[in-house]
Amino acid sequence: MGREAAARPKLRRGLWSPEEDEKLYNHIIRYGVGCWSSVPKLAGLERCGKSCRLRWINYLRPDLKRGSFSQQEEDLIISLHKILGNRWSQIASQLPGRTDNEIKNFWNSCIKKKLRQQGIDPATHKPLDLDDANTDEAPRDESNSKHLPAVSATDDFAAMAAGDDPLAPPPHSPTVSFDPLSVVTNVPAAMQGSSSYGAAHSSFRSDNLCDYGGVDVASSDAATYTAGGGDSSSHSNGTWTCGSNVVGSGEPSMMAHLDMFARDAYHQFDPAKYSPWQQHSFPIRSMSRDLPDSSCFDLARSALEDEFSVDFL
DNA sequence: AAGTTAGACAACCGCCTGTGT
DNA sequence: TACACAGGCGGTTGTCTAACT
Repeated sequence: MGREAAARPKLRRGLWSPEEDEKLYNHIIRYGVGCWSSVPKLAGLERCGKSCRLRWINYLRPDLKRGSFSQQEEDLIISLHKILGNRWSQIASQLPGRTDNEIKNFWNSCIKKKLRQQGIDPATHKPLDLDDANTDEAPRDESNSKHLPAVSATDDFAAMAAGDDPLAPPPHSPTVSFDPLSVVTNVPAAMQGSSSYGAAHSSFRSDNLCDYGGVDVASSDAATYTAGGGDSSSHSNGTWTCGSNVVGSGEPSMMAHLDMFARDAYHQFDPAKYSPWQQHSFPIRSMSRDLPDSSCFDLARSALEDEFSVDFL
């Protein structure tokens, strides 16, 4: 019995602990994504490779956009679903920072219900028949998904879905939601000391604040952070605010972390040092996710990349 | 205050496909 | 060609939490 157990180590299942996240994140940051089946062993995890892959893709990836879906995203998902059916991965490919799992969950928990309330069959995108309206989920003709016309991967689904001018910039283009912990840990060295970045909604300012579209990240000893978008916010008392909502007040450990992130981001960028699992140290699971209005964190990341000739992760 | 319910999200499962041997 | 393996995908289930009774 013991030998069997040794030959086939029991794999952990269920929710990931912060320690496991740390191990996986460190491993991927250091070695990159390679053979997932070897990752658990190399990273010291008692998980299967598939589980590691899922955890990375759906949660740890630095470019993930968390927080609630915007109305624009919701409309795009509905339009794309009309064209693609339940091809969540293809839909997700048109929404940067969103995962297929996230979109799938959003569809099943929110959009379906909304469409039904509007008298639209979420499966066919056609008006509900009275009969259909009484049935919870009319079994969908799988042809919607399986017999769809082949679409080139290079086609702009977003433009197709919206019926927009194909020459117009895709709706998802440069703006991505800001995850302070993610972006801060991805500030390239080249950005340090740059004087201004107003056009791209972000800047390193002369007053030692890094301004990301309303997010001021202090680099001085004073722990002042704001996230207020247009309507600004108070920060002299060391609170995170979004609009009129205080999101970080009364969380000393959180403020300590933010202080740590901010200083390090400005003075010595080290992506391996601080990473997303540190969010687990304070109650909220992720800044952007728990903010009532994540839109105030929008950041034109591509503009930053162009400016500094770098690629964010 | 305790129990119940519903919603949101995370994770797993099984199948399919591509690739190498 | 057959087989094994890894990765990807969509469906489903499990877990947590807030709202409600």
